[in-house]
Amino acid sequence: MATMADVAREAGVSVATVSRLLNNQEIVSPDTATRVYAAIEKLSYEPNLLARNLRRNESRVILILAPNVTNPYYSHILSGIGDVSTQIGYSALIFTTGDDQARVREALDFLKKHRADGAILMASNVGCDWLLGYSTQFPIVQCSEYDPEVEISHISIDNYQAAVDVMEYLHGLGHERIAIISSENEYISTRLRLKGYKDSLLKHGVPMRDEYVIYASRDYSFASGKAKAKELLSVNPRPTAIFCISDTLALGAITAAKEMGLSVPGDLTVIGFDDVVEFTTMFHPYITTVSQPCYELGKQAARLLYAKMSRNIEAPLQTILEHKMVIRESSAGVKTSG
Amino acid sequence: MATMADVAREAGVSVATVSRLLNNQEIVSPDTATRVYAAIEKLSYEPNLLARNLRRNESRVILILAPNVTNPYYSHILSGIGDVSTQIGYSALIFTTGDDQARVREALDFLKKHRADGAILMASNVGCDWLLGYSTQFPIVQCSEYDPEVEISHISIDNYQAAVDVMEYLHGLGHERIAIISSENEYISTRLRLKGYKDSLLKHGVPMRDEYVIYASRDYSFASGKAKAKELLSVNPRPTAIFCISDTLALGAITAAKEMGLSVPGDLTVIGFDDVVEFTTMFHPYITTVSQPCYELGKQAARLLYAKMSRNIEAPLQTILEHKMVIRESSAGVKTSG
DNA sequence: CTGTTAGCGCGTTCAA
DNA sequence: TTGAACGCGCTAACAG
Repeated sequence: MATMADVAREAGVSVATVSRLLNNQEIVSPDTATRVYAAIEKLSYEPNLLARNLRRNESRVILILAPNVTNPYYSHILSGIGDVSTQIGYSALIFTTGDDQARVREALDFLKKHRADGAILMASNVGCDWLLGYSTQFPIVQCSEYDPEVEISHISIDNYQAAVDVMEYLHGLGHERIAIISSENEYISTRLRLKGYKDSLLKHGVPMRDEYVIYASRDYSFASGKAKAKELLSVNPRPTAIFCISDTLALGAITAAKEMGLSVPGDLTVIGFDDVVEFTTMFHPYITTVSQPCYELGKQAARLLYAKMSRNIEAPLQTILEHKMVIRESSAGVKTSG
Repeated sequence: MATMADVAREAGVSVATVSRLLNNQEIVSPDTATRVYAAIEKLSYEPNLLARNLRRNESRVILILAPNVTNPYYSHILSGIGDVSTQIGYSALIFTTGDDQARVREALDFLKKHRADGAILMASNVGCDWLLGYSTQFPIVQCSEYDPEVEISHISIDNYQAAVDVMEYLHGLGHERIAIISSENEYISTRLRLKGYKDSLLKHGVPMRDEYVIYASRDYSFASGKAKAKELLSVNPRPTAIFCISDTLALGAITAAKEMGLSVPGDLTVIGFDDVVEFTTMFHPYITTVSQPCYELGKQAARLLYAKMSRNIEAPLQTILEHKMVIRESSAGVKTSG
């Protein structure tokens, strides 16, 4: 572990010269430069980031908070964040929080301890005002979920419009008995998708039935999607379409339908959300869903954070990325009932 | 951002006293202790890890190298590593390397730069002697993949035995025309599974047919599994069972069989490997497979690394975790041909 | 173009 | 039991 002083001694210069050569591209005479590089090579010197960071008062680390890392929805976002961060010279420190707000706080305290320079939060619940205590002091960006009442930079898709798109599509297919499997979580996306569902029904003059609105587990589990779909399919009259606010739920719904002897999309149309390839196109029927640009969300979140960390760049409060409905095999026109 | 000096001033003591109180449980008189704690509270002081780490010459970070973070096999391991590392007071810095050895080197140089204290490597190819240059200087652990010729601590399952188990099971079911979808990658696991396949055939006196051994893409892609399975199913005589060395490949094989009008397991038995829930039990037929304890592999890898980082603890060169065959729906006895 | 010097905030001798 | 003082390795003035 050679130190900068060693290199300086070896090259017969001062540490300042070595430092200058390595950091600022300030003018260093060509021949001293080569002497220094030779010394670096000879001693196989590597700068000690511990010291550099202390001196510069930065960690070059960005903190990523996600409920878990195994859900493909998150892992694809993480992938985008990771790629951009290494590209801009930062390391991504991933911290899994489950549903535990205390763990989020704990992780964010890394900012105070100078272990990280900024943070990207996923899965913030509505009502996260307490985050302001951090976001006013440190660069923070929220990805996918946020609270419209709380002024923290965030990036997401237009969840309301996406839900409306789904409903318009279903309406165009002739469906009127449309159910929704929402979730009991507190995400803004969940609220907006449900609102889009209700508003669309209203717009088309279709009365809303409470039995058609059902809430799955907060993490959109497959099992819960399946169970809730069975409940929906037992309602009389049975819905002809189920709008699931996540692909795993849709998968559960399709499985439920099959087990009840219903064919998808013959007897039932199922729509998903997110378009996580692992779930939507691995089996037939391929799922009709709303595609979220997860990887891109991650990339942009990292860029946004980078802008906030570099004080001179302006960072927008809200960034909306395009979603896209992807029509596949789990949806069809309503059967002219027999 | 109060500093330790601020706290000392506020409490009317020296920085040394504050430091002692925070780190060593050296004797500090009860009343000065309370005064210091009060000052810490009042100034909401948080120790600056940048400074502490420099002084202690450690980063409290462990480096995780994985090809990607979206493959559930890796993400479950990451999950285990992450849980243990936070538990032992370390942060997990995840670095995705794709298939690029250069990126691995680049990442490992973080050790030299003191950005990380140790590293866990996944997906090392056979022939990774060059790693010794790092492993002799720094604590390094390999997870799942390793090179038996290269002395670096590693953790994995017994891939050879697992393959033998699969073959014994298949043999017990009456299968003789058994094909294997291996991979063209350079992993020790791939080699051992193939060896287990061949040795079992030999043991049971079943002649090996080269047409029954086929190599999918290095990353076990679904598409490649499907394509390779179609090739296998066109061989005459057609195999009655396909042993796939990964669940995604098995998924591809099942899809291929369906598209060719073959039922699984009626006409064809398909066996997977890994038991990644996202793939094995989301659809029927649920896949018969070899279960790897991914989460546990990650946990143990982190513990092993911790042992190596704490110089006093002895760390074994090799740790083998239990695998388990899970019989589900994609396998059945061979049809008494008609 | 280059060297000298002063810290960054903390942990740790050594004295008191 | 406590304080003074040094230094971890590096960057950034400020001189020269």
